[in-house]
Amino acid sequence: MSGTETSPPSLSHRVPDLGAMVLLLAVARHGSLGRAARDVGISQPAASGRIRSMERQLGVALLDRSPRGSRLTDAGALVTDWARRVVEAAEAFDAGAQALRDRRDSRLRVAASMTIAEYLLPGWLIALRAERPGTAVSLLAGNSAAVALRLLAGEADLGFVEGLSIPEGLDGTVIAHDRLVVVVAPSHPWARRDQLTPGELAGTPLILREHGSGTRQVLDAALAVHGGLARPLLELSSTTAVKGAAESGAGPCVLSELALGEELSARRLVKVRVAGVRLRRQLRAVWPAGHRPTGPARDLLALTAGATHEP
Amino acid sequence: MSGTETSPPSLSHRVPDLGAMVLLLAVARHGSLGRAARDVGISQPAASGRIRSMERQLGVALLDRSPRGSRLTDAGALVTDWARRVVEAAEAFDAGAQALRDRRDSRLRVAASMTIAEYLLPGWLIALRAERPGTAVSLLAGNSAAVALRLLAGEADLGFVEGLSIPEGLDGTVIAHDRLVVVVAPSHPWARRDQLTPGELAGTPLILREHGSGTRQVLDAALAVHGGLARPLLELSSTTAVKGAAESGAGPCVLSELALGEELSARRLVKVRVAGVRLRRQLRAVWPAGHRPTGPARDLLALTAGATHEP
DNA sequence: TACCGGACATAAGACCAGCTTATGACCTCA
DNA sequence: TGAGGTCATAAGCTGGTCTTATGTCCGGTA
Repeated sequence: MSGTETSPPSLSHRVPDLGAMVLLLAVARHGSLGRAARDVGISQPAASGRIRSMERQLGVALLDRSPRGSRLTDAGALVTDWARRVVEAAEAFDAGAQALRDRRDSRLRVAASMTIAEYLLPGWLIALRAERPGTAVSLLAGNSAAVALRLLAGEADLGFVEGLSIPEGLDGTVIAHDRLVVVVAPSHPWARRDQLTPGELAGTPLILREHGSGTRQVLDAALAVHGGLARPLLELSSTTAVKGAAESGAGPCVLSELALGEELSARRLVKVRVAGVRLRRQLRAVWPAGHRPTGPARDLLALTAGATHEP
Repeated sequence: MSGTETSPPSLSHRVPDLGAMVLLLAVARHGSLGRAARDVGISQPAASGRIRSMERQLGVALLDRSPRGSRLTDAGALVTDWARRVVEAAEAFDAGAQALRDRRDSRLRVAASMTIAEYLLPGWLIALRAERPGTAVSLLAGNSAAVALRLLAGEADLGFVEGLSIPEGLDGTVIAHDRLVVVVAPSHPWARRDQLTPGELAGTPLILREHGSGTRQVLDAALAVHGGLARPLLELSSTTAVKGAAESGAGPCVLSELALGEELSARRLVKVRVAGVRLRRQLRAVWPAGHRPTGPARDLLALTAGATHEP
């Protein structure tokens, strides 16, 4: 039984697949394997076997089966909660992917900056789908200039941008705020500092996105009065690359709070406060000047307005 | 090709499986299908086919293939970011599940309250695994009293509790703060209020967890001077049930900020501020009085200390 | 007491998706 | 021009998951 292990079982082998997790959520909801099976569109024996093999795989009993139905065990409740997070992430993936696909024949064409497309838009799309099922949405991601271009060319109905100003020719409204935070690896000296002075931040080479990103624009403006931003330590092309470099100890970086989830709670990165500097930027919905959104675009706008991240 | 569709394709059919997502992340990291294949332990043709079928499924080109390697397209970068969130959730699932399984022969036995076990612990375990690979952890979830019991009986090495006080016989340290927030469905009248008075909150029947939960303890204490908590509208047994009831418009509820992720950004629930009331609670690591943690328990404690959610 | 119905488990066979190995085509660099 | 890297294609195998058909258990009810 324990001597013929061959390959290092990878994540996807240690974790039940999405279908199994969806099924588990259905069982938790309905209190019965059979009903859950019908809910997800498979037969009762299939559901039974699937949960059973999940229990075998995890080495934990998930259900208390009785002739009157099945209830979660304590461990099962915990597993179900963790599974719910995976399924929610998958739903966001799905919502985003559908918007990327639709391109043609979509009733709502959205253009959004990378940060917004990455972190916020999938959630909005899920909400939109719940309220207005059947609204086909297409998504195009790019920087502020590209978003403006699309809108003015009539190739997009609604745009989302981050940064300090509204691009020429557009009207817009602030839908949320986003805080920028300074983060370092736990081993970095700043990790033990209570807070920094703005001058220190300005004087230290940072890991940054390349020029033209919304993040950098805000940082420049905020530190202008403190001597301006030092020459960057590294200029990378994606948020992920910036995080990676900072985690491996290359130096401090500044990122949107939206981009920092797991890294903070797992303490792979730690926040450093900066005294007296408001590193905050607006996220805006935008549209061609004078053409207030109507139809599906108005629906989406109504959903996003007020989704402010910090009042 | 399009006329024999039969069953409603469920989420798990619309979304690539975990293995494919992990592979995509590897391709993004390595810039080559072949290298990514080796990284995840499959053959190059398998990787090629897998990515290709993912592209077919999503209806989007993910890679720019060249004889010098493969780079993500713009859409591919977005898809990869969304996939990363799914994989991270799966890693948290895995870390938690392993701790549930290990039970015996584990070098570190943790007892934690539900909220902490659900939202925080998996992240800590991932961090611990990164720093001290091979530390087998076992997890037992229960309320504060159960945690105390385990610790005092010598059946757990380290505990985590939420609430106002440290259980009798234990020492502890505050490792984080957690804000409680009042949330309602977007259709609720409070959703349009700028803020509430404490008296209003105290006077309104709320959806709550059953008695004895940490949340309720804090709420009681905070509103004691404002006339005390009204009789609950509903008492439910899980955080999820509370969220569900609030979303369907049953009434306002009070939840840990940790439990509210997607619901807020998708605007299925909205926060309501309460003037002048500090709905905040401490999350503490605890251990038997006089027995400061050593070994693996000390390692985990070091990781969690400072993972404060809001300074 | 006997029966009925709901719930879960088991068994046997069909089916499909993904893997592997072997090979080919293409580009770049020395 | 040949070597070494890239990705794609083809053929065959394997394993997991589904379905249908049935068995077992329990609780309520006449």
